[in-house]
Amino acid sequence: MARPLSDEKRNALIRAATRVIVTQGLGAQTAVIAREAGVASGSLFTYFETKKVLFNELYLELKAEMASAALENLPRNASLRKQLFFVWSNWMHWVISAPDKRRALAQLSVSDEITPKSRAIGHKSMAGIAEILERCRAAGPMHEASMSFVLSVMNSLAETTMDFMLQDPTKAQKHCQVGFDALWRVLK
Amino acid sequence: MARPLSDEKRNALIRAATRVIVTQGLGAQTAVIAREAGVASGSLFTYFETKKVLFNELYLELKAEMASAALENLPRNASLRKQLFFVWSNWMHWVISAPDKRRALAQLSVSDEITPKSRAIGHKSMAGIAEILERCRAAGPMHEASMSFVLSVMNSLAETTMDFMLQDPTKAQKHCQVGFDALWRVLK
Amino acid sequence: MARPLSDEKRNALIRAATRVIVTQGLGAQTAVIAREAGVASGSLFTYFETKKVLFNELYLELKAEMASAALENLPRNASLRKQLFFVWSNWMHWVISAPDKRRALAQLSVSDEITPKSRAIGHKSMAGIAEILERCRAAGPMHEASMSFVLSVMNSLAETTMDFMLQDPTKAQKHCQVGFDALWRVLK
Amino acid sequence: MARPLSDEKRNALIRAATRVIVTQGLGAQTAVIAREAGVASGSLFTYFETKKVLFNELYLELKAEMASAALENLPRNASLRKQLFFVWSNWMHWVISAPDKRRALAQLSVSDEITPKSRAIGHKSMAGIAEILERCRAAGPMHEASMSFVLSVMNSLAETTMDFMLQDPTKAQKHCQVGFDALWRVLK
DNA sequence: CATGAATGAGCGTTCATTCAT
DNA sequence: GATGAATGAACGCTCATTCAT
Repeated sequence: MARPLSDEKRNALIRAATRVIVTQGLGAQTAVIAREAGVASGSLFTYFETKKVLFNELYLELKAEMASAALENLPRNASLRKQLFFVWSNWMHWVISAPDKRRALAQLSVSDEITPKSRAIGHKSMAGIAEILERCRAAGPMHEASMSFVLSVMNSLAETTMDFMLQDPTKAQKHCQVGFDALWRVLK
Repeated sequence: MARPLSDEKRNALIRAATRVIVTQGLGAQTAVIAREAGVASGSLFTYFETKKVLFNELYLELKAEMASAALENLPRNASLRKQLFFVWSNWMHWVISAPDKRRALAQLSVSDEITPKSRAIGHKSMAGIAEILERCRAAGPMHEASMSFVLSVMNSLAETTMDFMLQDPTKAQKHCQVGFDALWRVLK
Repeated sequence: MARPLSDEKRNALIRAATRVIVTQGLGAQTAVIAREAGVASGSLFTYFETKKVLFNELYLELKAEMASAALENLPRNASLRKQLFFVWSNWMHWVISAPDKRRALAQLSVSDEITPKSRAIGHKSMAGIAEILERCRAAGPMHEASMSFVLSVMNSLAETTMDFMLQDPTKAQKHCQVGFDALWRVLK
Repeated sequence: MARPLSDEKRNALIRAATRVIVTQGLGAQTAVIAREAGVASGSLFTYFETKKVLFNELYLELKAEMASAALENLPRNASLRKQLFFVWSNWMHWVISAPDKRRALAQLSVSDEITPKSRAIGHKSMAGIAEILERCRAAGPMHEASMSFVLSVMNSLAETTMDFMLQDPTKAQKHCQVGFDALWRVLK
C-alpha cells in the first residue's frame, strides 16, 4: 500500500465515501464521492485502483477503527466479565459517536464487493476482542463450539443491539446493557 | 380472456430470480432472469412492473415460505421449550433444504430495494413465530425488552447459525443445537 | 380496402386515434388508441395492418372530410369571389367545430409516416377547391405560377388563419375575414 | 482545466444532428448522431444533457442563423420594398445554400420536443425581420391585424416558397420572386 | 500529480406486432 | 373474429475508468 502522495486526500476520500455510502448506498457514484471529498473525479483512481478497492480499504479501516475503539484503555486486571463489558460498552459507544461509520460498515459487510481476503483481515482486527471472548466462553456452555461461531454470535448480537441503539438514542444505554446481559447468558 | 396470465410463468420468474440472485447478486440483469425462466425479456414486465417490484414480491414470498415452513406441524401441546425448538429446527431445516432461497432472501433483506412497506409485511409473516417467542421470554430476563428487540436477537442468532450450517453441512445438526441452546439461554 | 367486419369498430378506432393524437402526438401507443376505442389492443391490427396504415387512412379521411365540408352547399352561381369566400368560410368553420380533427390532421400532415402516395390522394381531395381557386387566379398575378404552388400558398394561409382562430375563438370571425382578404389579394 | 469542453466537438454534434435528422427524422438515435459527429455515444451527453436539449439548442441555432443570414448586409437606406425583398431574398438564398438546415429546422419546428420557451426565444431571433415587416404593413390592409398574425403569414408564405425552390432548383429564382410578390400584395 | 472530458459497454424498460386461446 | 398475453428488437442514458492537458 504505497502512499503515492497526500495522506490528506486519501483520507478525505475515505471519509467522503463513508458519508456518501450512508445516504446513497453502495451504488454511490465514484464521481459523487470524489466531489464530496473535494477532489477531481479522476483523482480517486490515483488513490484507489478501482471502486472495489476503495470499498475494501474503507471496510478494513472501519473494522480496525471499531476494534481499536473497543479495546481502548482496557482494564486488563479487572474480572473477565468486567473486561468483556468494557469492550462491549466501548464498542457500542463508538457506534453512537460515529453512526455514519457504523452504517457504512454495515452496508459494506453484507456487500459482495468485499473480498474473502478483506473479510479474513477484518476478522483479524477483532483478535483482541476475540481473545477476551475466548477466555469468557472457556468454561461455559459454548466451550465446544468453534471460536468463529462464538465470534459470529457475539457479532450478530452486537449488530442487533447497535441497530436498536441508533434507532432510539434515548434508550441506547438500556439496550447496551440488555444486549450485553444476553451475550453473557449465551456464554455462561 | 385470451391466454390468461399464467401462474406457471410467474412462478418460473420468481424461481429464476432466486437462482440468479444467488450467483449474480441483486445487480442481476432482468434479461438474464427472464431467460433463466424461459420467457421473453419483455414478459418479465407483464408479471412485475419493475425489477424493484419483482424483488419485493420475491422477498415477501421467501419470507412467508420460511415462516410457514417453520410453523408446519407445530405440536401445540408440547412444552414451550419443545415448541420453540421445533420451530427453530424447522426453520434451520428449511434453510438446508433450500439454500438458494436462504441466500437470495439474505441479499434481499439487506438491500435498499426492499421498501419499508414490504419489510412491515414481511415482519407480519413472522407473527406465528413471534407469538411462541413471546411466551418463551415472558418470565425470563428479556421480559422488559421490547418484543421487536427480542425478535431481532432471535433472527440474528438464527442467521448466524444458518450461515454455519450452510458452510459445513456435516456439522449442521450440531450447530442447529448449539444455536438453539444459546437462544434459550438468552431467553431463560 | 375490404371492410372485414364492423364499420363501427373501424370508425371507433379512427375517432379514437384522432383524439389520442391530439393529446399524445404521433408517438401515441396503439394500445392506448385501442383502449380509447373500446377495443382490444390486438384488434386494431385486424382493421389496420400497421400503425402507419392507420395513420395514413386517418389522414385521408380527415383530408377528405375537410374538403367536403368546405364544398358543402357551394352556391355555384355566385361570383367567383363569393364562391371562394364561401369555401374558405366553410373550411374555417369546420376547423372551429372540429378542432381535434384539425389538430390531428396538422400533426399527420407534417409527419413522415404519411406516404407520398397518401399525400397525392389527399391533394386530389382538394380538387373541388382547387378548381375554384384555379378560376380565381386565372387572370390575376399568379397566372404564371404552377397550380400546385398556388394551392400550397392557399393552404399555408389557411393553416395560419386556422391556428389563430383556434388560439383565440373570440377573434375567430375577424381572423377568418382577414385571412381571406389576404388570400384574395394574393390572387387578384 | 484538463481538456476543456471543445467548441469543435459541440459543433460537430450540432452539425451531425442536422444531417442525421434530415435522413432519419427526429427519431434519430443519439448513438448515430454521436458516431456521425465522430465522438463516443456518451460524449453527446456531456455537451447536451438530453436528446431533447440537443434538439432545442439545434432549433435555436438554426433559427438564429436563418434570421441573421436574412439580415446580412441589409441596405438600410433603400426603400421599404427593396429592404423587404432583400431580406426575403437572403432568406431564400440561405435555404438553397443549406437545404439540410432548412429541412432539419422544418422538422424541429413542428415537433413537440421543442419547448414553448425555445419557441419564444426563436421568435425573438426574427425580431429584425419583424421590424421591417412591421413598417411594410403599417399603412396597408393588414394594419389592423396583430403583428404575430402578419409574421405567421409571412412565415408560411416563406415556407411554401422554400419548399418549391428546393423541389425544383431550376425554377428557384422564379419562385423566389413569385413568393415575394404574393407577400407584397398581402401587405399592400 | 491534478483535472475533468472522453469513452463505450451495459441495462431497464417500452411498444408494435404476433399468436394462442 | 376478438382478446390480451407474449415477444424481442430497440434506445436513451449512466458511470467506472482512462487519458489528454
